[in-house]
Amino acid sequence: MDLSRHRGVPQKVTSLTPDFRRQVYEIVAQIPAGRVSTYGQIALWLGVPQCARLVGRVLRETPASLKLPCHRVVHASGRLVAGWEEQRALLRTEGIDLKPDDKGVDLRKHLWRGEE
DNA sequence: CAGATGACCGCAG
DNA sequence: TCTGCGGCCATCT
Repeated sequence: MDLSRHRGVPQKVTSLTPDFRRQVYEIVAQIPAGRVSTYGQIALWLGVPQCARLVGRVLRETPASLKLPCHRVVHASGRLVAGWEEQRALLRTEGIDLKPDDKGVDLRKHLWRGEE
């Protein structure tokens, strides 16, 4: 039984409104070079922990013209996004040491925790 | 309206 | 450590 949905809270947690996108952009824009964040972490900061997938969608559809460091967002495991070749190169130029093979970054070392 | 999809996540095995 | 599976939720077919 999942009681969490029976609490008067709205079932629709969020939607891809321009406002929601802006909030995602704001957070991503704050990630300092040399550090990374995760999709789930961003969803958490927005108050919608279950919507990590939506954060991923927003970032994927982000116009390049905004010049956001969306490559600094990785999976909760620290691994990079499968199929996104650019990400590896970009992170490397920012001084982030990537583990061998397809391993990602060391989150204990590079995860951005909010303060610069 | 039912099923599939996705730049995800956490937990077994 | 790695894989698979189920859960998640807004959109798309």
